[in-house]
Amino acid sequence: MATTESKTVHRILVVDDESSISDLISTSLRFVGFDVRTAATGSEALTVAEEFKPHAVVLDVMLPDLDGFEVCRQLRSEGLNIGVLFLTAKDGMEDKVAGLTIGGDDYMTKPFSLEELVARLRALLRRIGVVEIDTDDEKIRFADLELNEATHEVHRAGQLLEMSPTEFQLLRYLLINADRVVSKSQILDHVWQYDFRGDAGIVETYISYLRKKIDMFDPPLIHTVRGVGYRLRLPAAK
Amino acid sequence: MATTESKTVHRILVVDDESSISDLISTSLRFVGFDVRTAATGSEALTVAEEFKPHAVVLDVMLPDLDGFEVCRQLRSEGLNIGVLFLTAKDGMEDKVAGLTIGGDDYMTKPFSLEELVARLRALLRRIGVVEIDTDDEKIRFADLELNEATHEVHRAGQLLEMSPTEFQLLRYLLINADRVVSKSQILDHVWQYDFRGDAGIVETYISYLRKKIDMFDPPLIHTVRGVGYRLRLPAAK
DNA sequence: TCATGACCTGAGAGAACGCTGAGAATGAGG
DNA sequence: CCTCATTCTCAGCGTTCTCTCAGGTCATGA
Repeated sequence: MATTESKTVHRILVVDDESSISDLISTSLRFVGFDVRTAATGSEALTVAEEFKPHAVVLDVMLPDLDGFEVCRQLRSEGLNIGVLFLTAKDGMEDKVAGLTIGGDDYMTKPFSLEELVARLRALLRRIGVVEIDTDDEKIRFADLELNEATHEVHRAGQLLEMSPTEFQLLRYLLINADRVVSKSQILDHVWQYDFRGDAGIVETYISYLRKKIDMFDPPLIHTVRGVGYRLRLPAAK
Repeated sequence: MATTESKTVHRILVVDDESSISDLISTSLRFVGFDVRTAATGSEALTVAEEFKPHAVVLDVMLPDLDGFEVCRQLRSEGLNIGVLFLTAKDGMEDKVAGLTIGGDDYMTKPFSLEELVARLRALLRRIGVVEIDTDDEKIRFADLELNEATHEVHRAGQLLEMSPTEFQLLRYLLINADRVVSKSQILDHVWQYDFRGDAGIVETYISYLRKKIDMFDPPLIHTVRGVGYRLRLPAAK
């Protein structure tokens, strides 16, 4: 906050009883510029929220005392315009959550990728009417390639391309870092779920998929930097 | 150029229980201008950190008492904005680390080259918002030679040159030490992995590769100092 | 000038790296 | 239960890179 940015820094409350998860999330959110507080229980969440007045809450459904829904209800009953992003294990509970997330809210099942969490949280803040931060006009462009975060559509040379979720996220990560080299492990950290234990070779496979779709056109945009990683760039432009 | 840090000297805490490793690292870091402290255990690290207030921590995942992740968590829980560079053996543990290093953090598998470590540490400090030393826009320049860390590109006289990973690192090392003589063993220590046991003749080979690429132009920049080492310099300046 | 050691560089073996196709495993939807 | 989309693993293959070696050149001191 030593910055001179005139924009609002958004306050996010992260509620999870597993400290490893809440650390992971809060670190990521701080890194991308949010003001973060954490709470480990439902009642702590309510106490902190009263004073911290968060714009949004990342809320685990499973808590030792109150459950996430109850916390959500009580937060709302105070008349605050708060967005809620529920976290839930992949155990069927997700259906229940789905039914309860009305309005601008959203939910994600664990494990998720941190990149995805940040993207959803931003979308949520946008929906509930908190003025969106800076660079997000929901579209990321590079050359004749355009990725729309809101609609999840990708165009190259004006043509719509079908993308699987993972392909989409990988492409988004490359676009965010356009012109910079990103290593395979960086990609793995940002695009894959945080508990992915497989081989980094998966990145190669997905790069291959992506190339088949977006680099069927000329010029190719995805370039390999051997021994280092990948880089999105225009060939002519220097 | 003897120009440098009139700026803040960054404090780095190195945590490793093998003294040979932590000596190696701390010597290198001091050499490039950091203020370094070391710790051999997790609890020692926490104690030292409290008083030393490092900007970043180089942290072995494997420690006799607490593991690296726990140390990281406790450092963070004190609300400090600390960057962490994890060190890990190449043993599968790397996957776990990968999953946990989000935000501005990073990790490296042992063995690594010291140059790589310094480069990553600088990138990390840059990312977590500690002001970078000498106006780094991630480019290192000398004469009409330019090396870009972000894109991994090298230009001489405006022309793009292809480099293999080792060539790139060697050139980076020469550039960082531009105008100074660096010995073959210094080069070996910094550019090659620290456990490289081969012949120093490899350096000659790679200098030869480099010359073929960057000294095809005039004037030649890489000069041999017989019996001592190599030096990057302009002919005018003696 | 010669001898000597230091350095240069081409050639090549082997390893590492990256790309891709095939297919198993998983899960959603009919 | 079947089908389809998607994720992920794996192995084959071509390419590039690393490193060693050996023969040649060059600088320096006797």
